[in-house]
Amino acid sequence: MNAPVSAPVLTKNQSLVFDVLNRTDAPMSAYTILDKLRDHGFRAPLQVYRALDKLLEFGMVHRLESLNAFVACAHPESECCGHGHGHGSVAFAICESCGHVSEFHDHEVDHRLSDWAKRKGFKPAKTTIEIRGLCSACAA
Amino acid sequence: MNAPVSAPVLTKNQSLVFDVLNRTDAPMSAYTILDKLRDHGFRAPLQVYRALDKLLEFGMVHRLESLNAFVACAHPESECCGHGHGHGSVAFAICESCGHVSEFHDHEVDHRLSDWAKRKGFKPAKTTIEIRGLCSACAA
DNA sequence: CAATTGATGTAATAACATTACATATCAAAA
DNA sequence: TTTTGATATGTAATGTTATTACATCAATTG
Repeated sequence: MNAPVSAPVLTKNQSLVFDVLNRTDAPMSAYTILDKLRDHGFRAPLQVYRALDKLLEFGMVHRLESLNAFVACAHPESECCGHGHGHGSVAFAICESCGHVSEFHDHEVDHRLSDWAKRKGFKPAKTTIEIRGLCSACAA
Repeated sequence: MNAPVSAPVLTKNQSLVFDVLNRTDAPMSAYTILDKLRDHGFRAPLQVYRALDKLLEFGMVHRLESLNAFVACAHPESECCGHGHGHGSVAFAICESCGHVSEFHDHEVDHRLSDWAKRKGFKPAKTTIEIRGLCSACAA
């Protein structure tokens, strides 16, 4: 194991964006975040996107590709798998009714996908796994 | 086995859009398709999006969420698994260098994901699995 | 023939994201 | 301490992706 990747120091804008995401359970678009931060001086999308880029890089935030939206990482500390470095990818279950997102990890899924990649000589950089549907509450 | 889902009859616009996608290996954005079809009378994005909606519904085309782009389905006939009905989901490996997309299926991955869903009472509607990275040719 | 349904055409607008350029902040090197 | 370099920030403009709204057309069917 290398450097334990202690929590990075966030800049003002990064903190503001992260706090907004961290205070809600549902994913948020960059423009929604922007609107939430107008009172704090945000005027342009780029301020949000720049902060998000860093937070993604730090592994503190995930992008949901099928939604063009962002969520705070749900396993903030601890947890087994190195996340944010391309291996140990994360899966999401997204409720299309209430918007709730569950983040989970399945080692076997990872294994099968990286196995396929190895056989094909494909070098994975980032893996997206998103299940859209209805959460148990909304399905009832 | 139920009705063998014979190839649906496509309208003029649907055929045009499908042909464009089917003639190339790399994914294409809706606007790129639009440009390719200007000569055939296409003038507005909606003409493309409407055709794509149907083709997606027919399972003849896939949307790559991480790219906001579309590809023709790579296992056009035959193949074991019913595709396009939510189960038997498909995975994609997308080369970020050459744009090539490989479509594949892993039964075990499906199983693990639907298993997780079952345990959580989550009702999956559509599953997205996309690996971005470098294909064997580009990695060399 | 209405009436319904599905496909189409067109314009306008909404939603998401980036480029380009100017300025500011701060820590390390000279 | 001043310079330098790297990172962060502010702002405007633009580019890209997707949808809404409304009108028309064609085929089917009651």
